[in-house]
Amino acid sequence: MASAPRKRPAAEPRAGQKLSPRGELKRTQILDAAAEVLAVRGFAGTMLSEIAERAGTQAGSLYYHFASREDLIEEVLRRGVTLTMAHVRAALTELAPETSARDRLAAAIREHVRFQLDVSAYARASARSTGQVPAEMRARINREFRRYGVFLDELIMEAMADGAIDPGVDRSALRMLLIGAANWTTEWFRPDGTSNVDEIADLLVRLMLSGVAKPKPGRRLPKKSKVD
Amino acid sequence: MASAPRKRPAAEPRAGQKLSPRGELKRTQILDAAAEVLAVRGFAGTMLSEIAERAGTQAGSLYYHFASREDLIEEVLRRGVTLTMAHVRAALTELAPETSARDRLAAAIREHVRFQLDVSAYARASARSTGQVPAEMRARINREFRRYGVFLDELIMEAMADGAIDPGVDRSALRMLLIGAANWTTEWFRPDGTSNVDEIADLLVRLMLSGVAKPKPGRRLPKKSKVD
DNA sequence: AATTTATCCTAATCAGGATTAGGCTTCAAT
DNA sequence: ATTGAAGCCTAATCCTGATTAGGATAAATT
Repeated sequence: MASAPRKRPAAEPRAGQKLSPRGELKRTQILDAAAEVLAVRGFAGTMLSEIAERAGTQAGSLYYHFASREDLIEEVLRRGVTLTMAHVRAALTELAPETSARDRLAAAIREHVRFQLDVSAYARASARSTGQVPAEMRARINREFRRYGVFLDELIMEAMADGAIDPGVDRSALRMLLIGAANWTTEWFRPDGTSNVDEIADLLVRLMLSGVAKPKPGRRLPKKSKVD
Repeated sequence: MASAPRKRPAAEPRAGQKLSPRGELKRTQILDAAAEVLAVRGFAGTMLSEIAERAGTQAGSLYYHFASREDLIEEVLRRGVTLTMAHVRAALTELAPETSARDRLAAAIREHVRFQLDVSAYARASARSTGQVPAEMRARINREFRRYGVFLDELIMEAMADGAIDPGVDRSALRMLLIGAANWTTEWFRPDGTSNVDEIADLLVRLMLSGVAKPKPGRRLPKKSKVD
């Protein structure tokens, strides 16, 4: 009986450096493939067979790297949030240190949208699929979300303290509306030339900060994005 | 062989008045139940068994009223859009005829959010589930969406013509960001006392029209909602 | 009352996709 | 050149949930 105890518990690569000793490569390919499928099909429509195909392997083989479909998906979604936060954070550190709270918030919004639309299938995946996920997984992922929420909340608070945002508004609602508008872009954005990422990002920034009321002649509007 | 040709093609009640001759009632109960399940579970998680349970019937029995799971769901989602548009439209007709374009748009936004959050599970269902639906169904539902989009677009155009909105902004992107923020509320809104519908609605209106910049002393902000 | 028709139920059947079993290949180290 | 773990494949198996078959039951009609 009992053949070899094959199949590791599908643990993530330790925090350490033991990155791709061989098959970690495929593991990554699988994650990437899953992110793309999730971004397009949503949690429901995502089939292991399609992920496997894109990763150049077989549905059954996925189980060597992940304990279950849910595990795989969870990791993708979690990464989506983590990566987004990391990206935005990194972008902010590159700003001149004297950058105003208002401009920092603006940059954050822009980078969030950009990252999602232009760069990362993981980000798109979690924007689109997180809502459809079973309760327990949802709860676990929410931890990451909350972390990102706190991060944004701080930016908003600083902008308030700085006089850029009316301190009277409900920070939480504001943040959620913002995130909503941003995440929803994945539903309608056309990667072909029809839509323009920067335009969308800038518009969202403008909505948050000055609104789209017809500009009073004297008042400067936030201009074209230029972060790096 | 061939027993009776039972089972109607699950047609909708004709345009006429033949409304609930008996079982149209249950049909409605089923739709209502489906709307609630969809609003919470999303397209993927929605099981006929749960719908049936809520409607006080059996999964198999649903097929007397609908040709398939997809048909049922499609009708719910379609209704979500239709009803929302109808509600918003109705609210606008009740405004004083001299109401400004700006205020009309504001009212529309408020009523959209309100209807979705406070009133209609159908609206919530289509806000949450439309994104996850198979391509063909999607295409059919999109027709309704486009109709609503045009409707909103007109409001925005009028507000532009009226000088309330900067004519320079991309109407389409603006509308999508708006709809996104609104629809996404279904992901985070807490029906318990934690969240406040009116506050959210007003905040979104404000975002669209004046932004959340700290108010210049002289400038009036849109005030508490009061449509009817 | 008898017959028809509309509604609905129960217990299968079916289908499709996740999961698992067990074995085959590398390849690095001995 | 062997050997053993790592990495992967194929072909079942399993499960779940949609769908269907074949009646009940109830209301309406004659």
